[in-house]
Parts: sequence; C-alpha cells; structure tokens
Amino acid sequence: MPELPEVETVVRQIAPVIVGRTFKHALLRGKGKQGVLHQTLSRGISLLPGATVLEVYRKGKFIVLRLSGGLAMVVHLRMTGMLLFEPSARLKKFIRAEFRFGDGFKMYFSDIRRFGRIWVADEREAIRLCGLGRLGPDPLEEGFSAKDLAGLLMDGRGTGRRRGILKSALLNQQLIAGIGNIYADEICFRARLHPRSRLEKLRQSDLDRLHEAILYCLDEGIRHNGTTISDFVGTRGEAGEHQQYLCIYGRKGKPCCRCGQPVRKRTLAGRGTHFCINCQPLRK
DNA sequence: CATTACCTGCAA
DNA sequence: TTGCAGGTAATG
Repeated sequence: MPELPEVETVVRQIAPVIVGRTFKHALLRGKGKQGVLHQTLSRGISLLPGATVLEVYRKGKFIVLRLSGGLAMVVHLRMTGMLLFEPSARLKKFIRAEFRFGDGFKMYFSDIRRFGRIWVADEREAIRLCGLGRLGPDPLEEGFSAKDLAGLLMDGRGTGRRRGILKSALLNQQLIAGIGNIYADEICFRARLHPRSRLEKLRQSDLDRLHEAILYCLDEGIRHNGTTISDFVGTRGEAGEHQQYLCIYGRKGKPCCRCGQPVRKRTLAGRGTHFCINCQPLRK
C-alpha cells in the first residue's frame, strides 16, 4: 500500500492530533503467535504508558514517534498497515493493536496482511532495530540535488557508475528511501527511461531528468494525499486522489497518454512494471 | 540478479 | 480456483 507520499500523508494527519498526547494503554489484539507485529511490538509495548508524543516525523517509509523519556515508537506500514482514528466497520476486523491516550482518545493499527511492524524502545535502539539507520537519503529532504543522485549511482570509489537495473535501484531503500513500485514506474515514465535501463549507461542528462522526476512524482503524490488502488486510506478512512493522475502504473493495454502506444507490463525486479516502449528508450 | 516467504482479500 | 497486490528479508 504505502510509499513515501502515502506515509507522508499519514504523518501529516496524525502529527497534529497526537503530539502532546500521553499514552495510557497499548495492547496487541489477537492471541499469541499472531505474526510479525507481535514479534516486534510485544517487547516494547509495556514502555508506552506514561510516554508523551513529542514529535512525529518520517524517513523513507518509516514513521517515527519521538516520545518523552528518550523513547521512540517506529511504525512501518508495509503493504496494508494503517494508523486509524476512526476505523470503518470493515477495517475493524483487521485491528492488530490499540493505543489509548490519557484523555481516552484512541489510535488503532489495522493491517489486513499482517506485514506491518511497530517497534518501541529507546530512540537509538528503536532506530537500530527497525533498520531505519541503514536507509539511503530521503529524496524530499532539504537539498537533495541532482549531484547527490549522481553520487548515489556511482560505485564506492566514485570511479564509475554503479551497475544494475534502474528500477531495482529506485526500489532499493538503502540507496534512496521512500520510492515503491507505483512511483518507481511513474518516475521512469516521467524521466523517459525504460525501467530496465542499466545504471552504468545513463548519461548526465538522464540523471538530471531522473532527479526532476523523483521530486515531481513524489510531491504530486503528496499533494493528492497519496494513491489509493485498493487499500490505502488516511486516519479517518479517506482515500487518496493520486490514482486519478497516474500516467503509467496500472494502465496495461491502455494508450500511452503521451504517444498512444499501448502500455506494456512485465515483471522486473520481481514487481509488475509498466512502461511505454516508444517513450522510454532502453539504455543498454 | 531472480525467486520465495511472509499474510489476506479480491478480481479474473 | 488461480494469480495478483502499494513491502522487505532471506535464499540460491
């Protein structure tokens, strides 16, 4: 479900509501063994009562609640995780954790596929446990330049381009944090590069367009409150609107909005990948 | 690299 | 019934 723009949408919705509130109870729903959430959250959940939310921020697809007492709660929504204040009747069935604040206000973590994870620990420990420390730069951080992007795509010694496939690089969170399958396809389309292009064959002009496309596509997604294909909703169940503006993702067989050729779909980097062979030349 | 596993619901 | 889904880690 959620990539950078959807996670940013959630952060903007929860921050003004929960900053300043103090946890009173937190509980995992469902008994025992119920999947990965239990593994990551069961240990730290007892630390929450009494902790006040000081700040909410995002890096890549991680949501971090900085708490009093040097604690942090880190949330990764993975495919179908949602933070909800007003769960719909349908989503109530999938609530995996419940957080109640001192004033009685509640926030729920709902997750149909149970891939989502939450960590609670001392801030440093939480960031280490969840892997947030290993993320590459978030492209929407102040000052992420075309030069920075070019630097990422260089090999370790800076002597030549990193090898590999463009789409894999865009999806690699250790390289750049926050891009997922939908926006990777949209970015390649806007940059007019075939997602199977080899990194080492990209020219400076390609990298410049790629940089512009990354910022543009992510910003537009945020501006439209995220993309809802089937599951993504905000804290009160609202869908995003960006699905109306997608140029290439999910448009298999439909005419390319730029040239009219049918949009192709094939599997790349293990993910369904959409592109226009006419508008997106392959650098091979 | 590609493939599989982790889960569940839904459309084909 | 099968295959697919916005994510990621583990495995070959």
